[in-house]
Amino acid sequence: MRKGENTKLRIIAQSAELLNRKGYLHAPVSEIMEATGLKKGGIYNHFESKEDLAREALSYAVQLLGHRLKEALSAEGTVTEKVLRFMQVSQELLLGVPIPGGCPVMNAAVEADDTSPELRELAKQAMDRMVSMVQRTLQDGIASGELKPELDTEALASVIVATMEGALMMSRLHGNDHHLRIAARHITGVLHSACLTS
Amino acid sequence: MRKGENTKLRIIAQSAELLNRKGYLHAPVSEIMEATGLKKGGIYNHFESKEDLAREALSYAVQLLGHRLKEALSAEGTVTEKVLRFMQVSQELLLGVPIPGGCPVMNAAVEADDTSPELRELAKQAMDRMVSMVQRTLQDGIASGELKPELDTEALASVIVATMEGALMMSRLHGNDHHLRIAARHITGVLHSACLTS
Amino acid sequence: MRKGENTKLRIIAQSAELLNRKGYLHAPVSEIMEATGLKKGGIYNHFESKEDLAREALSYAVQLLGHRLKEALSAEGTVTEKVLRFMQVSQELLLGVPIPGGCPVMNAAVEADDTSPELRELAKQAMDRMVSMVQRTLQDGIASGELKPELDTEALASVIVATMEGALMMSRLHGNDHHLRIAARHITGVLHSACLTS
Amino acid sequence: MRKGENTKLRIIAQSAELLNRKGYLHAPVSEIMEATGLKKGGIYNHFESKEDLAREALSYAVQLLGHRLKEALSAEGTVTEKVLRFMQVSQELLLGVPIPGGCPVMNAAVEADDTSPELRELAKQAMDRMVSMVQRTLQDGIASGELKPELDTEALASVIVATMEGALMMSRLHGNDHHLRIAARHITGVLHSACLTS
DNA sequence: ACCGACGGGACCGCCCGTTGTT
DNA sequence: AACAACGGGCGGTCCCGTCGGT
Repeated sequence: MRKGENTKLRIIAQSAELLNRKGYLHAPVSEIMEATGLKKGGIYNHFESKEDLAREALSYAVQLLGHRLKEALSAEGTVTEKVLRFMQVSQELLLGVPIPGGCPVMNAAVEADDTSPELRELAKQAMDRMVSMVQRTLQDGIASGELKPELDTEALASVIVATMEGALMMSRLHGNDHHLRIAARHITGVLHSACLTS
Repeated sequence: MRKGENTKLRIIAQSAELLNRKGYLHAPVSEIMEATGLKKGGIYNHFESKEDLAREALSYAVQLLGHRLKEALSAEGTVTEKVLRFMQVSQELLLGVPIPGGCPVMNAAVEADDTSPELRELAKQAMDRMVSMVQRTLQDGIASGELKPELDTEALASVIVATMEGALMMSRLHGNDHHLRIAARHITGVLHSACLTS
Repeated sequence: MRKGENTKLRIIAQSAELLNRKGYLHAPVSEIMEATGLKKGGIYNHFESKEDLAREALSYAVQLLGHRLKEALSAEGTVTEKVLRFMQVSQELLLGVPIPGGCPVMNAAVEADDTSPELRELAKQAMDRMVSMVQRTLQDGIASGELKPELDTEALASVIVATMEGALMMSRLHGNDHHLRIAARHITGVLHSACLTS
Repeated sequence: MRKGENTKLRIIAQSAELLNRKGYLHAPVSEIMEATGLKKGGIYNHFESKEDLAREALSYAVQLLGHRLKEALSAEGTVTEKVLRFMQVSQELLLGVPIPGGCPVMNAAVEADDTSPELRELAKQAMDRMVSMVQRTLQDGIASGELKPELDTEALASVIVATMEGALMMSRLHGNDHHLRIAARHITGVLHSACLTS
């Protein structure tokens, strides 16, 4: 890997935190300069525009989050445990792990709503992937006999993600994990009633 | 009411839509000028700063939304029906009613996260009011014998709002009400199982 | 006249000299700030863009030059004398009167050739007006019996202007009026041979 | 010739067209990079600065034009025919031959007027050479008995070049050769009356 | 109460030229 | 000899907020 490519990745990683907190479109380049230690010339060598960097930083943040979510879903345990760990990732997000500033997908979705179609599209695809990850886990649960076969996996996956995102926003507003814990408990209950053993 | 007070309210009302779409902190004053037909001097006579106007516009938008939600909850019907109408308000929001740009509470919460404590506080209080409204309705349902007495109304109200907000964000991202409809159906099911008759 | 309108005219007048010397498109706004004593905010209140100011400054410079040329052609004397005074205006231009930096029409024509169609169009129209002014004077000379009726006034007017512009450029390059004096003498001779008395 | 020297000449030749159109001082290095296919390092290895390249490109363009003019003046025919061919070179310039963007001497003269003494000096010398070329041709005409001995060759050469340059500028402004054709006809007439046979 | 005009500054993007590396 | 990478800074434009005038 060339030296420059390394620098580009470093810019993306160091910018992602800043942009996820201050806004992918609204954070000024001057702060990106501070965060990376580079001057404008050094930054614009790797990105065509600020929005180009914003896209890459969002993709990076989404990737970070995706890895955490995939870990949560792929570890040992029942489907209920897996989804519970999935919900707990949003509690990590509340604490700034793997990236401070909350859920990058929600941030980009709200910010880019009317202004930046490209960012919006990225957020949309990331959101779809999150739902699909949960849905596949639910389908696995049906296949393994843990969940009822008649379960509407697509709908439940949508509800799980929506609840998690909404509760995360509310918890960030309050500065504690109260709403997130409630949401996790609720989803746990829903899953229990979806089990064959129930 | 003085004439000047009237103008101030007109500025707020005409700015609220713009700010809810473009961002309460990021929409430039020039666009506020266009939306109101006033010049800068005419605006700054009524507000100390742009953020002052942003706060008032957010309060106005929250108030608009609150009225719609109160209507939904206070109309005739069972608690389940009331909460269902509550969820449908977010479908109206998707269409731009009573204000375009999505839920003002979520918008302000995401945007003001790190930058503006005042806006954040406003959003927090508005969010709490939304939860309280639902919670009171649920408590009324218990009092009327419609819902089980052991129901954790505070938790369920939190889940309802979280689901609605998350699903609205996802639906706005997709440009249709798919996720919102799923969320409404889910909440309906949850309420059914919370009824004494179930 | 409002105060602002006055300021706008002052900006144009004070910028015209600068732009005619440094280039209507290439002079930086910072130098316009210095020349006018205004800050950027004060300048951009009166002009939509730098090119907008450039157009107005060019029009102003062309107007200044046009007045001098009209004076030269409208004063007393024979057609030959009038045209000779017309040629002498370019000697004034060499000295910076009425505006330093040479002929604004030529400057704009050369500078805006490929880059700015609007400036080019302005220069074109100004050039046409210059030729027309001379042509009308020649036609008057025919009408008064001073010049031969068969004279191609349009062609001679074109030649007079072309010679003047070319000689001005050459004289500016040399820093003296040598080529301009030769050109004036040449045109004088041509006019003499176009007189009925010759 | 070394390989590096070859590259340098290639840069000059490929830049000359661009610089003659966009301005010898104002064309950005990025466009020179595009025109040559080289990166900045590859260019700055051969030139100390952008203005250094500008000087060389101007010299190159002037050389190209000089060759065309010398061809026109050295071909067979009477002095009148030679000068007419000289004038026709400016009609070629109008079409972009041997270089697009008009007369490089005029371009450099107008552009470098106040800003770049070196470029101005180059243009001045080139202009003098053009006049001298014509003057020598006229002197040859006197020596051969074609032109009147009392002819002021220096003055007529100056007029010929001035008319050509001015008419070229006017023709470029209009996008056709109207003024150039008039100028050529005029000079032809002047030369006829300078012939002994007239 | 509203507007016009202006200051002072931040914004992004591009500029030219140098350095280190290959 | 060519390029990738970067610094340091200027480019035009737009920003918010103030102040005098009406």
